[in-house]
Amino acid sequence: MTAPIKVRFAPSPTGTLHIGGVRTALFNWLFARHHGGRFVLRIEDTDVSRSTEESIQEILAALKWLGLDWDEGPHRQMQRQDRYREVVGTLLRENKAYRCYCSAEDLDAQRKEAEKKGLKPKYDGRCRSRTGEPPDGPSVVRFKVDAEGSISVRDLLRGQVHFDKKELDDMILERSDGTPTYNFVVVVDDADMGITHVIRGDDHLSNTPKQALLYDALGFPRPLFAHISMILGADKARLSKRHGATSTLAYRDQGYLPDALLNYLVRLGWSHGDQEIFSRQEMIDLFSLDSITTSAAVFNPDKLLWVNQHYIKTMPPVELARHWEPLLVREGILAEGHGKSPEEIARVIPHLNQRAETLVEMALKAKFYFVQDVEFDDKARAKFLTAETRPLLQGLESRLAALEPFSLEGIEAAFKAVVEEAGVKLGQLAQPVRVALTGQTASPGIYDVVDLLGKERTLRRLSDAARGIEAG
RNA sequence: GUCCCCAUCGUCUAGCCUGGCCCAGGACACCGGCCUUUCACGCCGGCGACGCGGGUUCGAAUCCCGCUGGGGACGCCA
Repeated sequence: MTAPIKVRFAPSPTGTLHIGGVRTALFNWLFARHHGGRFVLRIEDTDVSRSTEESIQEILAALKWLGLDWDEGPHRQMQRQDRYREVVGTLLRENKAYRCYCSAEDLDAQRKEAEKKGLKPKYDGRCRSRTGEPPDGPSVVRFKVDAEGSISVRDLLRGQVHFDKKELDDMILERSDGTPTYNFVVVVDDADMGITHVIRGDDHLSNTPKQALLYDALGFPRPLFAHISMILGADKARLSKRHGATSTLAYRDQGYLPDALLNYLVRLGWSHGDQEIFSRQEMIDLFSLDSITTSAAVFNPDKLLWVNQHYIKTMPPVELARHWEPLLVREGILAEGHGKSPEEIARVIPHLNQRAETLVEMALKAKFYFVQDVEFDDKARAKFLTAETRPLLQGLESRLAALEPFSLEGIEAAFKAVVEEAGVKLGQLAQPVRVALTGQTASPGIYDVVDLLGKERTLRRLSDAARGIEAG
């Protein structure tokens, strides 16, 4: 029996949840689920000026859409201020922290000065040894870090990592407005909440020694750390808005399936032999920190598309219809309150799911089926609905009019008969009919289109097309 | 600049820990071909990588060192 595992995902609500964050959440979630542990959601909202309620809601919505469910939280740090003050008080009393009266401007100047001299831009600790009456004016609380010796932290993926303490400086624990800072609250919270494993982005690796020192000073046991590599854009730069839509919900709106996004993301930095496709359960069963790579990964939209296509192809139609419906409505293909059941919507899916990489693309291709009147592509009409093809269209129309019952076999036979009679190839009939029925040159199999549309709509579109040719 | 991390096809990766089975395997993309009523799907084939230099060893993608390159951190952001 392994010790109970507890992990957390701790986003800051200062913007949308992007896919790098989602992967971090996913790895934590998988780790928890694999080990039967707990997954905690914590909102790191100590940057009061930049945190927004809107971001929080967006993050929750994104996690819900993805099905990354949490067992505890969401905790909000701004609701735990009393606790942070208490800990700061302890540190101050124990002389492990001190008040610093340097202004932000002073600090800025000091940093610039250091940089000019080619030194590491860090606080020089001048208030640490200040004596006498505390000056008036705002102050921050800093954590005392001895410059002597080194500190090493153990990373589950990289082994021991050593840092020279002189690289560190006396970090701020509490701002002049009384709010706590990240490096401090993360330690207090992870300790208070009993977090056993901290799985987070690589960008936090150099924060870890500072936090480790805090754990030690507070007498808290350190959790186990695993720093996963970052996701980069095609230009190898850190992923940002410049690389297109990075907001998670934007992927939903662009027609990606949650399973697909997760499947794509899990393969960025984690692998199980040559396997590319993983169901949620497989991910959970197979996930392990041992098979994570430590090098950064470039986000590849083409591969995401391929994974998405795979899920569109294989997901049961009725289930797919549930994800598809909102997009059909948004695209104006189905009216709001259309009253169609998932089953009805799902009827076209078997004919389209081999032909679309996203749900949006599939919606556009389903227009002919859902919309009342055909929308013609001008070039297609000019090329295929001509005086030469009109008799073919009419020939098919009369054959189909007489067809009873209106079966797939009968439809096919009608096409064959017209083709034979006119002495043309099937394609010479199928293309004009395709344009007449769908307005496009590309569609599902022509027999399927006729079958999907049904007798009445097929005949009407055929005769409308023939009439259109006359008029033109 | 200083410190830290990383380094296999264009991209994601397997292999590396426990050297030989690897003149390096899979996937995406790309290029051919087949299938075909269109578009797709599918199938078959092709292109394509161990960053460089030293070492250790009978033997190195695998171990060690250096270099180079990329990323990250150095905030009263997280």
